[in-house]
Amino acid sequence: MNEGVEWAVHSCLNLAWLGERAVPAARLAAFYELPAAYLNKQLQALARADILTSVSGPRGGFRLARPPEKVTLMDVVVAIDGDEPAFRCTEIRQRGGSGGGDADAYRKPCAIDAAMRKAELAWRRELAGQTVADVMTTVEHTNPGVPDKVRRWFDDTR
Amino acid sequence: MNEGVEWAVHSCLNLAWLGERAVPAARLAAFYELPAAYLNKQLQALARADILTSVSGPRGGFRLARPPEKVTLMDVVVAIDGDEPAFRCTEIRQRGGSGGGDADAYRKPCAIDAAMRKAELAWRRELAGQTVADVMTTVEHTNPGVPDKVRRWFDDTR
DNA sequence: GTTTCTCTACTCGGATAATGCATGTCCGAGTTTTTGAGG
DNA sequence: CCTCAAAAACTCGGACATGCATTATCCGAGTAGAGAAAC
Repeated sequence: MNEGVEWAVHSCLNLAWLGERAVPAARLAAFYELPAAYLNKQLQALARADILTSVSGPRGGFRLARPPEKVTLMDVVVAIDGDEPAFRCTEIRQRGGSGGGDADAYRKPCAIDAAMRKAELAWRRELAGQTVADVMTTVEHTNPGVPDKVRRWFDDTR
Repeated sequence: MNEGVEWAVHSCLNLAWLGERAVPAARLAAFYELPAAYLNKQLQALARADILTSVSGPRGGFRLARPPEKVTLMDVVVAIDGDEPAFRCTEIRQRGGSGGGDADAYRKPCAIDAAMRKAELAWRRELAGQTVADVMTTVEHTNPGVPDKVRRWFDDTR
């Protein structure tokens, strides 16, 4: 999976803690010492997926497009990694020695593809059940000082 | 995900239908018109994982190391793609502005990593619950002629 | 006819190139703020 | 002091290089089997 997914989710959490104001990509990148231009690329993808809204010019940046309860981890993963399944069936059963005879026997879906899709659906369901707000709650429970720490850092280096 | 996974599972099904005898990689590749040397590489990985046993020399090839009820799709995927998780947490929360203060605050696992791991565990559980024998049964139900067709093709082009 | 030895042909196995995608970087379009002059 | 305009600085946005993993390939080590010769 794309490494940018990790950066994107972390950035979403930070943006949620910072509230309404827009934060530039360079600032978000500096917080984790990440390559700024590349993180910008990922945030652009989140904006295209309507997870963030982007504001140009001075005092611009990115902000959450909707409350964190409405942003699932599935949304973020799809925005960064794309919605294509990890296992892509290329229908090799139709090629070579087995492919000649029954043309309509392949109307039924490939059983291997079905099994893989079933597993991937379970993965997607699990990701769709976890929102950014849920992750925020977990962090606030295990590390209560983090939200204030984030706010203070982004205020001090304004 | 690695495309070789698809080839590997199909080959496992065919080997199961063909019974005990060893089948060369070149023959299995010809059945789907796949690059022979590359499929050989994948089958080697399956052999290293004790899913197949390899036999050298004339009348050699690959055969299933154990009955198909004992081979899960998870085994095959791990053998080809490796057992590393799709989402790899690089602990960026410890870098940059947030990393300075509490060294032991990071004893607790990263919440994002936990959420991703939970989804991936569901995926793995689903794959581990499906065996090669299950997929065979599905195919025999939707396409009853396939097993005989496979056996005939591999016998004719001996 | 049986046994044994040699030779051949076939298969896996790992080492070796080529390609595609993820990673990383850069500069231009657009917009807001600022700032300065003029009224 | 207020208004207005122009310029400047800052931000996103997409186009442009680079590195590495997947894809693909090849040749050598080893082995089973066929075949011929000797008994």
